[in-house]
Amino acid sequence: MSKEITSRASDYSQWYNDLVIKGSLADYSAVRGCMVIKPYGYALWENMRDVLDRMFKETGHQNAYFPLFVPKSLFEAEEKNAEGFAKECAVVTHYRLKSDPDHKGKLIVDPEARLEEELVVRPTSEAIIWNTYKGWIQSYRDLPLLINQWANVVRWEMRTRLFLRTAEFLWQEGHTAHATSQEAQQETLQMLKVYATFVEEYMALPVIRGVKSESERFAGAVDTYCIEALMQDGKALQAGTSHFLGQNFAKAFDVKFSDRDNKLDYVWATSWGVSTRLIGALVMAHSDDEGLVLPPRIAPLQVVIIPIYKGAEKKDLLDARARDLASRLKTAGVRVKFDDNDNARPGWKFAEYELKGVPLRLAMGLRDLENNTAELARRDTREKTNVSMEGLVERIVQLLEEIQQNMFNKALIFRDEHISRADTWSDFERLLDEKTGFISAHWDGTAQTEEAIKEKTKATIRCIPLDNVPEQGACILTGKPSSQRVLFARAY
RNA sequence: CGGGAUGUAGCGCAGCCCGGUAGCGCACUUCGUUCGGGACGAAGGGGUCGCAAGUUCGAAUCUUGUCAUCCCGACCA
Repeated sequence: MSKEITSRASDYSQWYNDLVIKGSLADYSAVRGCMVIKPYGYALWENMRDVLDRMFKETGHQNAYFPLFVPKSLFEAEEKNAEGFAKECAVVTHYRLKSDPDHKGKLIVDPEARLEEELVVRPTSEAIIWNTYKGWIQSYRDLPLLINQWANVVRWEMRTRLFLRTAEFLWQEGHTAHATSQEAQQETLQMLKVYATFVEEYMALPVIRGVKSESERFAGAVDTYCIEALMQDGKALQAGTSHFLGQNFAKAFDVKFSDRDNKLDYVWATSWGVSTRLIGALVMAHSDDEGLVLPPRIAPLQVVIIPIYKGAEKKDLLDARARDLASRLKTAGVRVKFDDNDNARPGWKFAEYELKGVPLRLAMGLRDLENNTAELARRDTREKTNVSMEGLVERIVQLLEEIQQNMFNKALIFRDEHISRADTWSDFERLLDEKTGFISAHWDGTAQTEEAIKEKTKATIRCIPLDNVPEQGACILTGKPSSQRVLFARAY
């Protein structure tokens, strides 16, 4: 009908775009590569943000806000980091427009108003933050410094996709300073764990925790840890990263502290972030050909109640019962909507809320009024059951949890079925093409081999899993000795 | 950034080749009948045809430029 969705089988990319646009998560904008996040999509982000923000605060972090602009001289201070981002930086060069003398009503950049020093629009905030930390840290008593910021960043991407890769996106970036290397490394792993917990328990998406190979490492980091998730098309998606920065930024920005013995040393740093890209992961991991499927814990709307009536007959009774149920659900902490919009037929509403991924739908008609029942439909399994109004609130609360669990289990089974071991190159290529997903294989540890594999297959090393067991073997490509398997996949 | 495609009412499209002042379906408004899986009838409203130049008596239609989106590639923590 009016909101037909492309099926996953016919065109996975188009299916994804259809869900994002027709599910009202986002819209294209007049700016290349930038999207508008619509209220429904933003509500989803707000729910994710609120949970994460609570988790950050529980682990001792405070929020702050740093500027959007970074003077170029600061930006280039940490060389590796600067080089890594240089190609995708937006740069502010002027601070004024003026009327175009040749075209009435048009504006031109005022050539007189060139900035003495160009400003880089932050692709990430290490530079401006470490420049600031220099003034905040003198002694070990100022450490650890545990700060997070919710912000937008800009990376001038050549090819963009809604939520997955846009020129501007929303994220949080944690930036911490510590007195010892060990403490900073603990922080790095702690935040990785926070991310894994959030993604698994709230987004119902199983992740693999691991460490990146050198070529996939964050520019300026000593170690980059990540959580990797698997999408329904068998491609991997990096869902979050946490970096141990060593003393790289402290040295670049001269951030020293006096220890207990009054000896000066550079501080140890971490940074970590997740972005609106998580919404893309959520969509691609759980949804089906009917639309979005959202996990109850972060769904903007958990239950929708749809009345079914004939004329005005007993409509008041029906409304009263629905409103009463809605109010009791709200009291129980459930995000519920009673959709008594008279413009749409029930069938239309059913399809609409399925498209939007609302976990539970409750239909109540005159029959139900007589029988003291309602029709309950699950979005995840598309099961419909007739239920009694007795104890319905408790049943719904319990069912929402069940849906959350079911979604995670389903994704977990899919993910585990898509981790394959390959011991020969032909198996490696075949599994990658035919089975897709993660391929666990030996690698000789060199960037050259990694690059060669990428060129041949488009697969990259997603991570070296943290729970890896050492195992002697031969590199899948070169046959050179290897001490452990790593996970390869084609990725977003 | 290279190759291909698209842009006409909120959405989906026709009209363009062959220039003559814009149409269809859905949605929207009003009224009535309806309502357990995307209702039906009647009467209405809504578009400087992505934007800008140019050709022409006249441009949605032809030419050039530009912007955005999609697909493929290159690129990408």
